[in-house]
Amino acid sequence: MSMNERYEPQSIESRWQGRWREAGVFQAGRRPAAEERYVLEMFPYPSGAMHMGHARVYTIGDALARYLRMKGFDVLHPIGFDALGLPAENAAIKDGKHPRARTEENIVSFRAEMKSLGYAFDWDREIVTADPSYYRWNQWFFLKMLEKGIVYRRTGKANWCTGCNTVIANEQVVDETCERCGSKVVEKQIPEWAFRITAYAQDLLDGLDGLTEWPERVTTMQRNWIGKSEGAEVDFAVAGSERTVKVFTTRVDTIHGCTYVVLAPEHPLTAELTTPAQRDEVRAFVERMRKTDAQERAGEGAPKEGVFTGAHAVNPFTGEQVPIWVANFVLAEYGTGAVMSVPAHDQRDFEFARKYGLPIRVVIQPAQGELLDEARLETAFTLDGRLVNSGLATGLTSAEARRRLSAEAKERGFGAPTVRWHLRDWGFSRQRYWGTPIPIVYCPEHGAVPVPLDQLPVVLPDEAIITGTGEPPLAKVPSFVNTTCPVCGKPAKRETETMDTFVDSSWYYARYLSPKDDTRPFDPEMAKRWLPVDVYVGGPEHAVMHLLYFRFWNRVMQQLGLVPTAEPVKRLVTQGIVNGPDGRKMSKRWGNVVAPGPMVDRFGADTVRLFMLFAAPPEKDIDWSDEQVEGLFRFLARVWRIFVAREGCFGAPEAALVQAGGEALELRRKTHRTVKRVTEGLEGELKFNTGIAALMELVNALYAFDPATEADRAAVREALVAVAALLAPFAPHAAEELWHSVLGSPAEGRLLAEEPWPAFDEALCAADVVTVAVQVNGKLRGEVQAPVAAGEAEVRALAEALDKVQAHLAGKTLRKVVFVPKRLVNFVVS
RNA sequence: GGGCGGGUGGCGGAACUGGCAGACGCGCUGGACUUAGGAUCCAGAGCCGCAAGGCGUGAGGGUUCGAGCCCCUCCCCGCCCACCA
Repeated sequence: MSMNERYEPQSIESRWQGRWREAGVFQAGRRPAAEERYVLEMFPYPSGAMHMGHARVYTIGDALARYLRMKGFDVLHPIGFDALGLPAENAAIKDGKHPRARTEENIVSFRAEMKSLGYAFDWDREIVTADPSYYRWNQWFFLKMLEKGIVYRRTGKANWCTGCNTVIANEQVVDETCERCGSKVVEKQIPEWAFRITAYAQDLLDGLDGLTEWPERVTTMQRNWIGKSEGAEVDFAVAGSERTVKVFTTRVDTIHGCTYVVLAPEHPLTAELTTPAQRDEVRAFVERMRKTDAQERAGEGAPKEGVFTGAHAVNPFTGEQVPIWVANFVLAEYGTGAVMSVPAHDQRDFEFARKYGLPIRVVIQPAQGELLDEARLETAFTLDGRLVNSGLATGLTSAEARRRLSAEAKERGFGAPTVRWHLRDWGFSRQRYWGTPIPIVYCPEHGAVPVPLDQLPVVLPDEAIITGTGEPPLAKVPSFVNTTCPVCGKPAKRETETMDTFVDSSWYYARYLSPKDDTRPFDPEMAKRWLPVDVYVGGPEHAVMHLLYFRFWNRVMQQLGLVPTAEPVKRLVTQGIVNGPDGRKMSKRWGNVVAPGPMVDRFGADTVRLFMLFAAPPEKDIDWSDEQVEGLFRFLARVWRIFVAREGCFGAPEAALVQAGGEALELRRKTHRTVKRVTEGLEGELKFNTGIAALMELVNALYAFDPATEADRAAVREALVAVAALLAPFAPHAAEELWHSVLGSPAEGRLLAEEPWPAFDEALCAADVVTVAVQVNGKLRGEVQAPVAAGEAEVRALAEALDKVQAHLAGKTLRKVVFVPKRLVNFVVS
């Protein structure tokens, strides 16, 4: 095949995309005998057109998937669409278009763009969560989990988004505002469905230790989010009353230093305990706190404020009476809504005590150093130490005391060791239309009745009136609402709430295993082969929501006997953001949005892909740069031209390689070293950028080498074939074209995408001559070429012969010579 | 306040376990080829200096023959969490 003179991606890319598709190269399961690899990128939420962030994730995953296929694995690399959810519905409210129509349109455009970027997806496995064939299994899981008590109905305080008019999860609330729409979030008493994720808290926490291939910052965030805190609950009797105030503390060892107790303003006992004399003051304070928003009132910057209730609590360990206060810094939602204050050993309590003149008593002394003295205390001593002034516990270490005192509280019936969690159950019902209907029927006689499994799916009707206000839109669709009770057959009404979108994304990776199965969510036999996912690529913004929920869900699926392991994903790769050319987040507001489509039209998919991979390692943010992109286009064109220029080498026989010497041998070394470097960049830490840099160097070396002999030509051919093959994961279209041009008819009918990944010869990678740095007193004074095996004497002789070295050694006394084989020789003089 | 990352030329970024700092690319400069060059190929370049040489990885100190890398003190930037008892 004779090559086109110029690199014109537009003329080759769609052709190869067609060839891959026809050959079914990217179908999983084609190599049943081979070891399997599952590469997954977070599926997109098609709320608009595809953007650069998407292009980056899929390019990273695709490079890996393509590489693994060439390494001989049977690779599963699927794609689908996370189609249900609030953004699509909100957009519908804005412009009146039905969410289904909008979503379908967006999916069509996503598919086209993804195909034009040449991603090696197994399109036969595509899923769309808005299809009843998908969400019926959400309903199936709901019913299974209801049966097992993992799903339950609760009434409680919920986060109500005033913009979306629905309940949203704790994780979706950021600074009192909705993470999705930015509107204010208020608390509302509301009945809702919830997943008992807290029952898995310990297991989810323990599981993190095994996730050694996850970025530490993600596991740390999950650890914090789960927020285990071990301590004790202790009951303080209220003096002159039947009531007790239960406090939670992680520092029960300091309890003998408790000099007051503080309630949250919302604490149920606040009003009751307040003495008549204090009533007006307390009531005014509580009222004022209720009116100030939570951030302002309890944010860290807020001043600590409180009032005395007039009541006293009895420390059960000492019998001592201490005053009960109400203060803004105690949170009703955390712990028991009441704390015992130990000003000597808690900074917050210390500041409060100082402000209101409450006593401070030291009960812990540091293990080493100066003893603390109440009168001179500048700040609380919050570390562990040894107990003093603590009755029978005096002399114990903090750790011993915590164990001893909480056990004692339990024995004597006024407390117990306790564990508190930050993690809350996952309330997942939404008063919205565009979600999975919750398969429950309300019967006047039988109450909430689960829809029988064989009646699934409960299909989402098309004709809902979506207003975004008031009650759930489904409640206004009589044909949906009115049904019969599965138990008694009498008229009944359907649940009109829908499920949170995070339900859809909690198990989709498993649905890809048998996406068309209509008898079960997926085939457990396939799960045994393919799960857990080997590599999962996506944005770090999902660290505590999606990535926690799906770990929870996978555990439930394991208990149901559907998947083999507790953890869904072995290795997590979190990729950085693609910013605008100005370094700011791409946004219409800044007018710095660059869309992938037009860039593919202009430069071709290969250039766009190469840019994504070359700009920085995957986890770093990158700025879009037209100049850099053009540079990568030039690189591909330069690769193209060297192939054209060396067409004469295409037929050189491999047998001639053994005769390669001199520069030809150097080229061969460069080739093999490049294969090694690119391979290493794809294994372990993903360093596509340095791998591509290595390829660029090899191309530069090809330009610098003018072949004269048959052996020279053979060395050039070897390098050209390597360049094409190494380019395959990154710029797959150009790679195919170049590879076929070199190989000609023997490669007819074959595809580089399925060819074995090139091997390298270690012997050729190793250098025979090395450059050794020559230093005098640690300063570089020259360098010498020496055989790899050269010993100290030989290298030293070469080094001493250098003029500059002589100059610096002259007149000095040689103290010592440091010799590092293959690296340097250092003369230490004085 | 806590946790996790970072700070290297004009820019993006390289640098294995302490061993030639600045690979590769962008931008820049010069040359060749050209009617032309914003194409291409070749060459140059950390900074100061004509040179010899000196100085250089956020700041300051230390260990070492030798530090971007290790230790100490500190500054700055990003992300996440945050009166969590």
